[in-house]
Amino acid sequence: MTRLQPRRPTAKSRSEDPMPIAPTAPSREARKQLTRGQLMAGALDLMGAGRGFSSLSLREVTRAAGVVPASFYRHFRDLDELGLALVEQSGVTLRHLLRDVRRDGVPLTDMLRKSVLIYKQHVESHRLHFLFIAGERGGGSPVIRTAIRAEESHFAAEMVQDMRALGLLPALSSETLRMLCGLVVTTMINAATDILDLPPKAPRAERELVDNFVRQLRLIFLGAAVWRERL
Amino acid sequence: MTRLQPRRPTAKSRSEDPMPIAPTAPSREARKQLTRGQLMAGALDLMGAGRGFSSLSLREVTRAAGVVPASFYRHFRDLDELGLALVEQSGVTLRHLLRDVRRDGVPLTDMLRKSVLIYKQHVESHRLHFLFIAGERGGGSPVIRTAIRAEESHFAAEMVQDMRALGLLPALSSETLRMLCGLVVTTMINAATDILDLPPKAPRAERELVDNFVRQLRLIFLGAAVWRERL
DNA sequence: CCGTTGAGTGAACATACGTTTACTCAACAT
DNA sequence: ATGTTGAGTAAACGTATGTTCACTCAACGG
Repeated sequence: MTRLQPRRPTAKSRSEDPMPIAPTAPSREARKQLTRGQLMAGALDLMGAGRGFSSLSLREVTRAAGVVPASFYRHFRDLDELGLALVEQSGVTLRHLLRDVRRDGVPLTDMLRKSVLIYKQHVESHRLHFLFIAGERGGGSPVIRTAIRAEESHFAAEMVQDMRALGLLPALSSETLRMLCGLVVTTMINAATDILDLPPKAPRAERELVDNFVRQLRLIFLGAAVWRERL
Repeated sequence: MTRLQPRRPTAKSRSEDPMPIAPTAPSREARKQLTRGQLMAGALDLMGAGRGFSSLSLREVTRAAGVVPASFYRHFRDLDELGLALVEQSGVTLRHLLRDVRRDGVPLTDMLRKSVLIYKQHVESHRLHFLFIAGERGGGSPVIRTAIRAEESHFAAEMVQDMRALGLLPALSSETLRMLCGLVVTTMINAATDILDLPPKAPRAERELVDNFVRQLRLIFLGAAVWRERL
């Protein structure tokens, strides 16, 4: 079964972009990337159904992707390699969070609560990626865990830069700022698990979760504000 | 293959504790608990080799326990039930930490650093339990994750009581204290993963890890100390 | 236009899996 | 002493797994 039947034996076949409408068949490379994406998406979908990545089998991933098992090897050596690709993809999603926050600018009033709500929205609209990060960052394959920690570390480093650029907490040393952001990141990712576990249509639990999260961050930044380097 | 060959067809068989030396064969129930423990230990051992719990198969768990697959069903309905037993067992280990800290008393000078070192030691001497908690608390089976979160919550609640009993941070409301302890617990468990991932014989990385952990806690408690309820 | 390339196929394999079944035989209650 | 009980066994089952192979046939490059 070919997933995308070719529209025509060969379209015009002369011009590079022959017709704006009724476009040329997708290039070979594009198709390959598409299948690759289907494999990654298939794995994420299975995890979305409450499965750990390390419990997935190659065959069910290919099944979820709508592809025969042997095709898998055209894209990845084994499941770990697929996992690493997912880490990278999730890392991009993670960095988009910072980009969005930068774009919107940080409000001066009720900064924390608003950031938390942005974050919550981000987690919900990329639930599979956050599910993957939060789920595999602690356990499973050491190689994947390590890759996720590296991605986290990268994220924290970017957050340090952003705070410097915004002139937030200028009294803190870079080292301390780094420690602060590390703490904030782990708190965020922990909250992600809570957000993803929220039962649907439970505004009460939702409010409590957000409140708790905001208060934790408030406590942390309060500590940061009174921090003295040589303690 | 019978794991514990009976010492004698039937020992004295009259007295309840017939001989202090050359003791009576273990009771039926005792043997059963022993096998059950071997199954749980087998699963933990496999996880110690860098495997996620959800990736374990029933057969390899029984293999690691030195028992035939069918025996498994005498003890657990399925692997999830075994997992829940592990959560409970790990919860006990977790509570022992508080008990030990209570027994030693909390030092007044360099309180945080000393507590961190006690914790680090505790994690290292119960590495499989902490590996299990840290590994399954985020991902894998939802039922196990939920059970772990409940255990964590219980732990945090006990920590609140202890702080009240010690008169620490008396100005904080119970709600805030609860939030504080929740934050401390997630920070602790996150640190556990780092501790367990420490390469052996790397005192440099070890010191950095401890330092970072201490500074994070210092920041948190600094924030707690200046917290005002109606902010 | 036509030969090469390589993503996706379908079949086959050896192995591992979860679960059930009838069994043994020591500990137990009587 | 004797019959019951139940933890652990050995074997068998149907199914799922990872990996390999020769294949097809559309996009590609000359």
